[in-house]
Order: sequence, then structure tokens, then C-alpha cells
Amino acid sequence: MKLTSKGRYAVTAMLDIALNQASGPITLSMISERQDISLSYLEQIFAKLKKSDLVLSARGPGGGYRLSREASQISVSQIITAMNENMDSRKCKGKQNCQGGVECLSHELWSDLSEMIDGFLEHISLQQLIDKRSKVKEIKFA
Amino acid sequence: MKLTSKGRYAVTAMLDIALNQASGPITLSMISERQDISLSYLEQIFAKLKKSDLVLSARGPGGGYRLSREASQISVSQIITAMNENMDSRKCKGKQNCQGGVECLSHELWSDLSEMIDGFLEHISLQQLIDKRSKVKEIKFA
DNA sequence: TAAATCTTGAGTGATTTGCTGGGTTATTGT
DNA sequence: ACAATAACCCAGCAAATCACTCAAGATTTA
Repeated sequence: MKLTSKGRYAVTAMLDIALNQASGPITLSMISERQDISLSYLEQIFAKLKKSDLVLSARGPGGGYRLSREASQISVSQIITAMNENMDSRKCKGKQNCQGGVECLSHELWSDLSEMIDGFLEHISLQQLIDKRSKVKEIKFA
Repeated sequence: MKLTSKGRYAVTAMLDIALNQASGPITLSMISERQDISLSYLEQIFAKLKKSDLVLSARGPGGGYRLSREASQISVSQIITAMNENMDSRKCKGKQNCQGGVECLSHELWSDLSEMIDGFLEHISLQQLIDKRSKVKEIKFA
């Protein structure tokens, strides 16, 4: 789980589509103007979004991008994960004496935390971000 | 809220101290060996950790670092925030027609999300990571 | 055919990453 | 006093990543 500005751009772009796709497919030019993200950078981002089946594309005039499914069925976690396809999480490579011993504990704890963050973002969909702005802030922990 | 490998290193190092400081201050050399992080990089990281008052240092023989307070009083959020001191979050700079209009909505939604992630990590302390490994995985959402 | 749009790829300056290497202070034990 | 230990400090540096530009196709619509 990595949370960079690239992921932010991706979520922003997906939100833009969710908010505007009622009137038809959204072109990258529109997103570029509205969200102030360069066209070519959007192209890179959407190549990954499409690879992960989060958007559908249509070429030619009148074409553009649409969400591949309802906004309620797309989680923030899925979008961010799509950006870091080459996940590292190499655990203990490069260290010989790290076979489940105490040295490795911190690594395991970190990957637990990473899973927790991922699980948290898995519960937040685009639709939730849009609809329940005030509500979603009140998420509490057991 | 930015979640990079630097933050991971910092959390790992803090966990290492929490797990080992019973026998006295922990030197960076020890962390370097145990966690396989270069000494100089640790120095950079601990400069920030100290600046944020998350650790105490003692020089000379027998010196090293200790947590500035109990592990239960140090949240993951605090550690990660200490790494990205120069937080950007520039919202809508560089765009004229973005004065609370529809164009800005995605930005607001993202910063809501960012707050949510931060709030989530604020609820997770080093001690929780260590103690309640199985328990903490069962955090549920309202 | 012409225009719109996605698709692909090469390249680029700026920044960050993670590290090397050199020091300087402050503290401790002998 | 002296030497060893350790935190501190700083300059640089290759590699990676970031965010972007530019250019050229490929596909669809009108």
C-alpha cells in the first residue's frame, strides 16, 4: 500500500468521471481542464486504470471514458492499487539471518499495518465519497 | 497524508526501539543491523523523529535512542507525519476559476479522504501493533 | 475522408530515495 | 587527561520516481 500524489490524481480523475458521466463519456481533455492535470499524465494514469478494469474506453468522436461499474462498486483501494502495480513489499530480501526470527517481526508488523490501511480504503467507495460526505467522516472504530 | 517507503522505514525503526528498549537505549547501529537500513539514512530519519519529539537521544557510550513516551501514546500517524514535514496539499493553486465551484469538488473530496486516512492511523499506536496483532485485524467499520 | 479520441512510446528536468564518506560534538569509563 | 562511543552534521551522488512534453499511431464517428 503506497499513497502518493499519483494515487491522488487517479482518485480525483475517477471522481470527476463519476460526477459527470451522466451526460456521456468523459474525455481526458475535459478532465485535464477541470482538474488541472496534464493530458499526457492522465494518459499514463488511465492506461493503468484500464488495465485494472476500472474504466471502459471508447475511441473516436463522442468517445471517452466511463466507469466500468457503479461508483458504489469501485473502492479507493482498487484505484490506488492500480497505480502501484509493481508492489515491492520485499519483506526480508537481502538479509540471510531473517527466517522468521525476531529480526523479521517489524517487517511483519508493517505488513499487518499495510493490510489494515488497505482494508480501510477497501470500505470506501467513490459513491460514498460523493454521497455521504458528512456521514463518512463519522466512521468509528471498534 | 503521504505513505511512502520512508514512512515505512520510520515505523519499522520505531517498532524496533519499542521492542528492544527494555535493556537500555538503542543505537542506530543496532537498528541498522537488525532492520537492514543504512546508518546514514537512519540518521536522516531520526533527525526528523527527534524534531517531532517522538524519540529522546543520549550521546556517548551507552547512549542511543528511546521512545519519548509510552508506545501506546505514539500513533502511526504521528510517525508518518513527521517524515513529510513539508506537506503540500496545495488544493487549487494554479487555477483561477476554482473558487469553491464544482471544479473544486474533487479536490475537497480528496482532502476529506486524506483526513479519514490520517484519522484512521491516528487510532493505531505502536503498542497496538505489537500487542494486539490478531485483535487489531478485526477493526470494523460502522 | 476528416476530425475526434484513445493508445503508445521516447524523452526530460525536477525531485526524492537511499546511500557513502567525511567530519564535529558530547558523554562515558579507564 | 585520554580514548572510545555514540549522537549529530553536511556535502555529495547514483538511481529511481514524478509530472510532464512531444510525437506518432490506431480506431471510431460523421
